[in-house]
Amino acid sequence: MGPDDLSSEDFERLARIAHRYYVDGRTQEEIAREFGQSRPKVQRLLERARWAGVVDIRVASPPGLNLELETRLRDEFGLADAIVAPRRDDPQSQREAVARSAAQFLERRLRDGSVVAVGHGRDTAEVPRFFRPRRRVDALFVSAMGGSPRVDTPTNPNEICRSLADACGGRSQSLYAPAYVESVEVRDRLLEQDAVAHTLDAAARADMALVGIGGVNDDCTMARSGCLLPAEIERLRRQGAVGDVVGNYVDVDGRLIASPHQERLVALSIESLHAVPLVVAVASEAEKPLAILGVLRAGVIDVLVVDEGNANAVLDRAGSDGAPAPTAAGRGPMARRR
Amino acid sequence: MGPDDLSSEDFERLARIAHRYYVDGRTQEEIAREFGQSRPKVQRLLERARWAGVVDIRVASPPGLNLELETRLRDEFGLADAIVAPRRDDPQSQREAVARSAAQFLERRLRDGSVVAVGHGRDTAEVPRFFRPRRRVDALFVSAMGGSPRVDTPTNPNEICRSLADACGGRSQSLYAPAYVESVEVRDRLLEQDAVAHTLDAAARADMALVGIGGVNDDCTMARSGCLLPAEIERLRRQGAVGDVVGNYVDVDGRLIASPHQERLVALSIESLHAVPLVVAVASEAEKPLAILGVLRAGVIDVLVVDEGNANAVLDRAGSDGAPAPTAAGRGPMARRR
DNA sequence: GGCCCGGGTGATCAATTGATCAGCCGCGAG
DNA sequence: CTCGCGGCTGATCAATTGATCACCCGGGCC
Repeated sequence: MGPDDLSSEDFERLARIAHRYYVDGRTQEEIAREFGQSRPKVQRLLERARWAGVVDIRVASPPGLNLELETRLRDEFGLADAIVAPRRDDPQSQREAVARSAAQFLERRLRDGSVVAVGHGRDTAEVPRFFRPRRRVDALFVSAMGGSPRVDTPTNPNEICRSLADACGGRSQSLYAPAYVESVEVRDRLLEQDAVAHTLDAAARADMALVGIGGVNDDCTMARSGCLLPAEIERLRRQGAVGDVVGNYVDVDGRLIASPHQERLVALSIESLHAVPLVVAVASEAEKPLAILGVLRAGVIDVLVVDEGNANAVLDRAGSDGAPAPTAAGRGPMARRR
Repeated sequence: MGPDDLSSEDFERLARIAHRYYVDGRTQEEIAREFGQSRPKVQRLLERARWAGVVDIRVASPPGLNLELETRLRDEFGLADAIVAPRRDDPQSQREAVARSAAQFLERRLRDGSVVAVGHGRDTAEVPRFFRPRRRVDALFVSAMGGSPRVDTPTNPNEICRSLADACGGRSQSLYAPAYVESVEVRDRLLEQDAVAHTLDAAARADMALVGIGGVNDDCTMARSGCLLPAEIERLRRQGAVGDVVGNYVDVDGRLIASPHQERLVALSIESLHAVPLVVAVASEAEKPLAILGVLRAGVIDVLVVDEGNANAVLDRAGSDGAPAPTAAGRGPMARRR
């Protein structure tokens, strides 16, 4: 695979042509004329030169940037984008680093008129602090999930929406409902309310979503905020749940856990989330790789913003079980996919 | 000029975009969409990334290949091509290495119907030994210069033509005249001869020329072959001559030495040589840098095949005196000239 | 010998890229 | 405040590049 299993004659020719192309900047046509070959042939030779490693294209990585890891994540899970935040020592700094990356991503993507559905969670809640667009953006942030019983928890979607809107001069739209209600009946009643229905509808039509990925251990956000009882979490675990997006729990293979609690959820459904063109998920904490893996496999995420540790852990996990996963190796630099 | 005088923010963005383009193989348009920029802007950013060294494209050089040196020669002297043969220890091996390179170049360029004007010299004479085209090529090799008094010297153009023709199954056309005759009158008489005129005419119309670069020291080919007397060489030196192509002597600035001997020369004139579309010059020995420099500056050479030592020496010489010479530095990888 | 297959070839077309240019913005001078 | 200038921006077009495809050639097989 290296340049070594070429005859030295071939090697010289490839090197010569590649040098002419990449260093001297000649066109393939000029080179073809020079070497008495057809242009397509020169193209093939250049391709071969890249493949054989005669040409080496490398991109400098600023310290703390994990571009390679990002590429692997994108390839492995078919993501539109993946952003790996620089490694930090303590969990809070790590969370902030991830949030900063997510905020910068948002800044790049937001346009006047953008509608963003927003989830909950500690990671997501940090995003507004780092969200500082250059100039005013008239975007609308819509709560995609009900809140916790402890009303003004800063990890509530409503709060996050408000902070985001404040930061960019846009507007926010709250969902006046708890995340989980007592029964299906109550939920259906709630969904009939104009205010609730209207907001969920707006969220479903969003251009973009910003969501957290929740875990299932005893101090996950759902538990801490009092949305779900420890017993309910326990039950979810027993059903194979590994994590959630906006309240929708999935198992490690990305299958939705159909369970009583699911019917009591007031939030964007997995299907509705799927319909949002650009779903950005934020995940940081240490115990999350399984949750992240499950949610990724559910196929609703377009962009993952994550810390380095989780990124590696998720890739390890994905590689060991499940599908063999088409690795990106062998695809040389500049090879187009298609 | 390095990646260091960019703000780390810019650096990150450039690295991110460059990575996406060069490693992941996305198109500029996809990247533009991703980063919310116009496509031309992405193009400019990529350009900047290359310029700043964020992207590093390097081409592996097989040992003994001096692609960098070749590029400098091309740039410095406006050559269509330059080939630097691998370094060899003893002069004869060195000469052979150069000849081999020249022969390979010929093989690449020769077509059925090609007409090649051929000069003389020890370097040129080695070329046929390495000239082994894959298959028969119906080319015509025409002597571009008269021979030496010692008739069958293998360094005579006629001999070289014959060997080349033999090697590829082509034809050769001899020039039946000495390189230098006694007087202008004799030369003019000779040029009236059909055989002579016809050959010189054919040489002038050649598609390609293969010539040596001669020096002016006492054992240069012209002297050894008896074409010129030591006294004549001495006189040329005094007139500033540093070397010759097919008998036309030039000074270090590339100016033709107008001298009595010039009128007694039976060979392609500098002007006729100039008219040949592709003039390939071969030069190897150790004392030749000045000769090569002078001939290059005469502007008749399109392709130079040379050993590493002479290549370096010529570039040193050219850099120190004469024009400041536009260096290729600063031109990053993949920058198109134009 | 005739036939078929795989790999390589160059003609051709579509996609991507590079270059140009008019317009716009911000800034400093007048 | 107005003007003019330099630099940046994205629309647009031309050049280059990548992909496809029909074809050909050589080698094994029948």
